[in-house]
Amino acid sequence: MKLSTKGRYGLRAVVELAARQDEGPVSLSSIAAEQNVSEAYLEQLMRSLKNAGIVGTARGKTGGYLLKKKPEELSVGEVLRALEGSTAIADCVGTAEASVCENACTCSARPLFLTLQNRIDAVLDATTIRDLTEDYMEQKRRIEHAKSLS
Amino acid sequence: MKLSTKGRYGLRAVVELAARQDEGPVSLSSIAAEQNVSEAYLEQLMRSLKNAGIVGTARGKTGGYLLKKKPEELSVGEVLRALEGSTAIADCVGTAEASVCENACTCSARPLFLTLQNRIDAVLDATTIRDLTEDYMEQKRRIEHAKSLS
DNA sequence: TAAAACCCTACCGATTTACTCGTATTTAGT
DNA sequence: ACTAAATACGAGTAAATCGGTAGGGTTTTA
Repeated sequence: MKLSTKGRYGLRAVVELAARQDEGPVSLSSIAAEQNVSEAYLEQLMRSLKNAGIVGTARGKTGGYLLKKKPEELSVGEVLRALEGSTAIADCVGTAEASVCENACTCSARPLFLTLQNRIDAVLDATTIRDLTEDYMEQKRRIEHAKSLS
Repeated sequence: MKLSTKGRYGLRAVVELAARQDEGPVSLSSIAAEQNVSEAYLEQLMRSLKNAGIVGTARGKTGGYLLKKKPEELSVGEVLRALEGSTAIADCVGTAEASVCENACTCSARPLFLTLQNRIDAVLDATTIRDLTEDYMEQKRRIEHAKSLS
């Protein structure tokens, strides 16, 4: 049931973009440095986000990435689905009709999976990037404050 | 975020044991046949369940497995944790203190992961094996009924 | 026009998944 | 006592996935 690094890194990158929204395009290298992640790997994740229409890009010398949606209108679920492909806990409760297992109609666990999936999606779709960003910036401020005291 | 076959197969096996509780020890082969799963593989899963104290075993010729707990007192969460090791969505919100990532205190996603994990566990711990078993037997009856009509 | 960005595809080592196999042990019935 | 049927246990393994790297582009703009 674990989230992969794609989900974790990508989500944090989106939050960082949200936190730096008024800077104009944010370069890959600066995000990678802040998050302590390989630039080449993060670039792949940003591409997924771009293809999903979540981030936009500005090319050229002073280019970079920027959020295409308002943080308060972008749900965590949307971001994770773009990064991981799906948030489904089992194939038989995913959106893709293709991969329904043949035992579906007698599977004792399927009702469980369905309700579980619904609850998970409810949380993911109710939480927005703005929510995360606020927590993040709050935390950053606290750390800066603690440093200035020492 | 997907559940592995361990979780899925094992959970279904437990439900089957619950449904056949008054039969005495249920042999591995009969469970495997019903679930259409490899016997050797399922045996490993049963071992995990046994080590967790969820099922008991009777050895010898008429031996087999049986539920050690009442279905209404056995939560899905307990079963899944025995099978998968953990239901944690990320290492930093797992029970093991060991594997906390070093960025934990600045990670923008950690508050999300914590609430998400709580909600998931709430569902898993609130749902009992008895709940699943009832659905399962209901479904079985419907299928038998449909067959008898054709 | 060169530097700095984005774009794309292939590959790769390590780990995990999803099993299999062989052997040992236990026990009910004959 | 013997045997057939069942669990017990540990090792091994092929395939898939994860978590990246590498290195080639193309496009834009200071």
